[in-house]
Amino acid sequence: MSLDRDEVVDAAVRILDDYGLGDLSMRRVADVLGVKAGALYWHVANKQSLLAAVADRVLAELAVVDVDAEPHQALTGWAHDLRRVLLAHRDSADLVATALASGLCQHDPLAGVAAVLARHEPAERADWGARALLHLVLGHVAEEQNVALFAQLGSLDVVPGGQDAAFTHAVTALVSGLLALTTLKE
Amino acid sequence: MSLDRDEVVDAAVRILDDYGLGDLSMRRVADVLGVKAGALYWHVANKQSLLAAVADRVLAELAVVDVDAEPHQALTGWAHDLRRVLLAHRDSADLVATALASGLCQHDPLAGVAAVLARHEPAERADWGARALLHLVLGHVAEEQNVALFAQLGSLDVVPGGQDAAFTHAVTALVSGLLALTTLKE
DNA sequence: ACCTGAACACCGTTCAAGT
DNA sequence: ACCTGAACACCGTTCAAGT
Repeated sequence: MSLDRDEVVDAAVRILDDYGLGDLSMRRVADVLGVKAGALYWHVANKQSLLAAVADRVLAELAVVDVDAEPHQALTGWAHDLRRVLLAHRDSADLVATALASGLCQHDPLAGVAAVLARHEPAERADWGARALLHLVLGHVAEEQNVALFAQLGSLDVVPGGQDAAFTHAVTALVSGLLALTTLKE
Repeated sequence: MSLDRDEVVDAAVRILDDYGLGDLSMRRVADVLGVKAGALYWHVANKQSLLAAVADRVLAELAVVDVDAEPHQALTGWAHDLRRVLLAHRDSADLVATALASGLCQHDPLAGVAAVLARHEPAERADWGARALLHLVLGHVAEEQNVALFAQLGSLDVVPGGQDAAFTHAVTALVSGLLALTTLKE
């Protein structure tokens, strides 16, 4: 039985979860699969697209957004859900951020929230708002995960965790501001 | 005349600006300085702390925040200034984000904005708000720079640039939301 | 079709030895 | 004090050759 693209991505996700992005090398993925590194390139174009596939796996865990829900609840709910999914996979915020920018991801995590905002303002502004929320969440979780990383490496003497209140405050502020600007415009 | 720590950082900044973070290796820095890679470790503990020093150079270009200015103007002004500084150095958003999390930076870019907010709410909430704004800016500029990176690598057919309106909208929304929440509390 | 072996051009870091 | 030479243990990627 030969290898499969999904198995390659599976192995990559496992390494990410267990050892972090720094240990996610092509050679390590190959080792886990009992194969030589060169073999991976039959199933995957390069490391960059493998990482995009990993990011897609993470984003696939997102709950679907109810477009007809109350906007404030829909937006804050999505932000919290995104943070939950990211915190479930080590170093995933940096990974997802670069993967999304690479244009190699299948998933578009913005679609749902942009649709919610688009019910109250022009599509372009809705997109801006959705991306702002995405950036805030990615930036926030990236800091959480990087602090955890450096704390584990011993180069930092800060106790990670306990960012729930800070995150909630940040998201509440941005969502309130976004919705306030829409009602002004419509 | 022997090497100097500042010269090492200078060379690193130059490589970052001209070739990007992917080409910023210890060996490359050494080459630019006409020295062998091992020599750098006399002036710098490791690559991580060199990157932190580079991040400090970038952050040093920030204008000082007028704590007594009108809050909305002070916060949005700082956000735009931070974006200006980041866009002046290739790939700097990712660099600064991880360097700040590493705890090896001298600079604390939050101090000014946190002080502004602290005039209207408790210190902890002011810190949350300042960090939210920092994360939004870092996330936004990171996307801009990563898209530019992948576009240059040919793996993306999107034209970079033209994000001023999106950024302004995002910052305005967050700052409005943050200040609205403070007045509710005080 | 799918994988190995082996190479190419790189990394960060250490450290004896030189001056 | 400051640097070289040389090594160690890695990288991503390619590609002839095997099956």
